[in-house]
Amino acid sequence: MGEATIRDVARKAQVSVASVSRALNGLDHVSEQTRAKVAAAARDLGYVPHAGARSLSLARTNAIGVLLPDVHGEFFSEIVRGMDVEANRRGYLLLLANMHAGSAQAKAALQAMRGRVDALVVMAPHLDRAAISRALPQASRAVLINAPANVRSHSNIRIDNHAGVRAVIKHLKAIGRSRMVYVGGPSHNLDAQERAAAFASASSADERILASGDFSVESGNAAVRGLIEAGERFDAVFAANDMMAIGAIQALRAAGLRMPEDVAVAGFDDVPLAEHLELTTVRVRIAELGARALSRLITMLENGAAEPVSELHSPELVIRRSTVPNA
Amino acid sequence: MGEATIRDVARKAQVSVASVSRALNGLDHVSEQTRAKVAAAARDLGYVPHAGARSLSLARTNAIGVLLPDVHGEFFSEIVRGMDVEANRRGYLLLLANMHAGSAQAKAALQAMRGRVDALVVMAPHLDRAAISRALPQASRAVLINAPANVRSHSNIRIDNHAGVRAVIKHLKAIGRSRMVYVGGPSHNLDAQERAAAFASASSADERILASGDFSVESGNAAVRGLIEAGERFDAVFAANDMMAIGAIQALRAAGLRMPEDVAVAGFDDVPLAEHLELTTVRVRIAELGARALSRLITMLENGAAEPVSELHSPELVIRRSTVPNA
DNA sequence: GCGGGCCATGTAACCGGTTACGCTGCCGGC
DNA sequence: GCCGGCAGCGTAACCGGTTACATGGCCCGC
Repeated sequence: MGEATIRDVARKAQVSVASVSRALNGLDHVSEQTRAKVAAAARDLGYVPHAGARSLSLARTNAIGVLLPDVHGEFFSEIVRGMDVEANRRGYLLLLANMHAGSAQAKAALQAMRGRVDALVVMAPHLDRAAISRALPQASRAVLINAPANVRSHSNIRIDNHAGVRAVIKHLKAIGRSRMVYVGGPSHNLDAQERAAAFASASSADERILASGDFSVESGNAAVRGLIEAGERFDAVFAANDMMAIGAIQALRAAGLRMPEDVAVAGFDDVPLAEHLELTTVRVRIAELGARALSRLITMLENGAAEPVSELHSPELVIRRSTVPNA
Repeated sequence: MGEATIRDVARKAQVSVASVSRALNGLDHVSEQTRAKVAAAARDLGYVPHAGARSLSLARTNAIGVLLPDVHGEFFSEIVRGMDVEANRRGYLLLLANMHAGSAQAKAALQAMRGRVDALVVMAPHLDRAAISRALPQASRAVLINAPANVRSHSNIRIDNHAGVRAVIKHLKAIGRSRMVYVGGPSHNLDAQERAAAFASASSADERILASGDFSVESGNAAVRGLIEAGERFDAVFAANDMMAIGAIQALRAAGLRMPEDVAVAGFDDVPLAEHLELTTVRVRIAELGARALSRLITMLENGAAEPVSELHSPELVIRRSTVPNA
């Protein structure tokens, strides 16, 4: 025995389905008496409108689809949290799908969303421009997050990695550091690529030492330990993310080097732990990025189409004791 | 101009909608010729089936609703990730909703899910038994996570906090510790309550010192610093979560105490950082908890109803150097 | 040669809502 | 007293799929 439908309510209240619909949705042209009868019948039957059917006839779902790659941990969680908050605030639900594998799965996920969502937020660092414009619906129904900068077909909200890196380098130079180690992230990661490129273009060959890791604490530790053991001299370490910076700090401490006096350390992301470790870093408000993407999308939906816009989120430099003693 | 519908495809392929449906769903009783015509027409029109309409007529959505409280960070993300992986594996989508405020919002979220999902995963530590059985659909369509143990109306998947705490205490005693500090979590948190109760029942008054924090690093640091300054003697610290354990370690280090020789430290949760800090802790596989909940739900859906089951997830003690020097 | 059965296909009802449109009855203005 | 307008309500079409049932053609066995 299934749940009650609007026709059951209509029968019980002795009115037509149209009146039930009007009454429950608070529309005009319904007498107070009818309204009351309907409300009573609905309550008695425990009637809950069938959102699926409603969407079908309204051609509107009040849901936003979110397509994410297989990101682990912090980033994934924060971005979803930000979207969730904003969705909740504006009365939308989030339909989540991950695409672990290649574009075949992405396509399947996209298809599964058809008719269940009003629009999409897609985070697809590994899809190229052609794939994106082929698979996605019109521009007004989708927003990309951290897609390659050259995508122009859809709105694209990105982190300004260049600005963040430049800010760190400027800060390190301002405090008199002249020989910086840069610990890069995994080369397949778009943010890692952008940060590395920014570092390369904002520093000169004689003031930098390049190392690389995979965004893990251990890889940061290993990279810096290796340089110390190799006898390299440097007065600053800039890791492409906070986790590697934490590893770097461990390595410095193990080698008996003082921070920041001997070596200043900076990271990128401002994970919650960075504050407790007093790590200078670049604050990327990931949740805000997600909230922003969703907000933009909903606004586009409600105000009708608009030109696709590429929006850069400028991160903020947070100076702490890992670079400035009395910060 | 909207997207193509099944009737458009039928018209273009010069067959009936029934044949299109059968062909695209790979059913029998369709000639190869028709199948090909339909496939061609669908491709030409860029036809994507309308999942919403499909669900309506099938009375099946292939989606699972997830209702979460306003949890921040790690826990939220891990549990969603675990569910997502499992959902993906079994061909389901996840519909996410948060209930920030009270039960009014929870009710609204539940209603919004009607007709869009086949079943629900509800994490509702603050809802009591009555509220749960009133608001939720039949038992076979919902699984709870970390609901109070006395809820019997629905399946309930919980972390076995008691077992985890007992394992830690047993371990600490086995390595000869006889005076333990317990740093409890915030009293409104269900896990904190259970862990505190377990600690109280598994230790005796003369071997424990109670302190409390709020699950943050800083609160763990403050609690232990306070005890040291007050001149308390102890040879072990057991924090109700890893974050506070990290704070405790900072405080011990600042006081010049050796770990584990002078004071052994243990936490709870096994956050990623615990491994790098070599912290003995209780591993709670949160993602696995989410995956398990989803898996159970889908199995119930597909095999028809079953008795509601309360499942306890036994966490695992992970011994590291914060308690055993050569671990 | 004829009837039964099966296969391919089409028609139309149905899922559970919304809503255009038509009808009735009442009111007020002339 | 008549008519236009509007409030209240109901009927039925529609959203875009699936599918029960009907139909017609063909093959086969007798």
